[in-house]
Amino acid sequence: MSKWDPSGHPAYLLGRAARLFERRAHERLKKLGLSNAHIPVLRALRDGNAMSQTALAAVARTEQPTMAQMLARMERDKLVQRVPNPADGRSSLYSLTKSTLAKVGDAQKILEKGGLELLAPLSASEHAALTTILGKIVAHMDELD
Amino acid sequence: MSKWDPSGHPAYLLGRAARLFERRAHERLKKLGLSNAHIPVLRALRDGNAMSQTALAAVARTEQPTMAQMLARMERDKLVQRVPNPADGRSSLYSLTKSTLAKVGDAQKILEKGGLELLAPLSASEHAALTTILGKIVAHMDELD
DNA sequence: TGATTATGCATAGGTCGCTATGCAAGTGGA
DNA sequence: TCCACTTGCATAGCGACCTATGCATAATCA
Repeated sequence: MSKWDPSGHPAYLLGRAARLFERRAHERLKKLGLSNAHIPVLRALRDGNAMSQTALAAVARTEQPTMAQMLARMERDKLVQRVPNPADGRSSLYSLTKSTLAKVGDAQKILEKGGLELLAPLSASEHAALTTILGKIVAHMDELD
Repeated sequence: MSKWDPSGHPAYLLGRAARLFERRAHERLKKLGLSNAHIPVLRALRDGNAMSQTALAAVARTEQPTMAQMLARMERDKLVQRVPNPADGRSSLYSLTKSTLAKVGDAQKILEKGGLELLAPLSASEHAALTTILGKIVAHMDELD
């Protein structure tokens, strides 16, 4: 039983905490017509930049087809627009629509609120420890690839 | 920029660490014909127990339709079998097939290996801190619902 | 008993992640 | 120049998550 009870193990808690957190953010972003997955795109394009699909996939750390489909949905929903890349006939450059640009500030507030909520039960030293520890874990996992 | 650079924020690192970790486990479980999402079911049924869909959804902390579809796939792939619930004409009781029962040990080894990998870059005190902190976070998020 | 409510499950439809694959456009070397 | 290789994107198909909805069986209560 104890060997199979994962409820106290970091590997279990990590996934559970992440999912709980993401659900809350998702719920709030939905009211803006956005979702968690849009955030890396908003961040990359919030200054009016235009980027290719491949570049966006890289910053979002997803595979290209994942980004392709998401951009297609975002375009369908008028969150982004694309223009042909003048320097490369294969690619398009994506940018945020005006209405999306107008939402960026609200989205940021939602994320900040979520961040505060996440850290609310922690002391200052726990907050620092969490950052350090997760940083080490991410670095280690990246290294294993 | 710094305001929008999330790369050092726990909220970002949490999701990233979780995804990296799950990808590694997924990759290994795949070789057994299993996946991450199966694990709560394996755990619940590993002693030969039989449980209803609703009960399995509860232990896995997913919604009922999510569990319904996963059990359907697992049944299709002969990972589980179902029998009508003699005590309730609406429900079925699911149990692991023999071949799945035989995989449980290997699955556990994979999870243990993943758990060690996750903690590898941490000191003993960091390990303890992570458990404590994630526990607080999960408890807090649960409370917010 | 009969009507209402609650419960267990199935299904539809949507997002988002992945792998595998293929095409079209760009690039480099012979 | 032409062929091979690389790169950007599209598409197909699957898993796993969600909400909304509907149906059939239980359970409850007037």
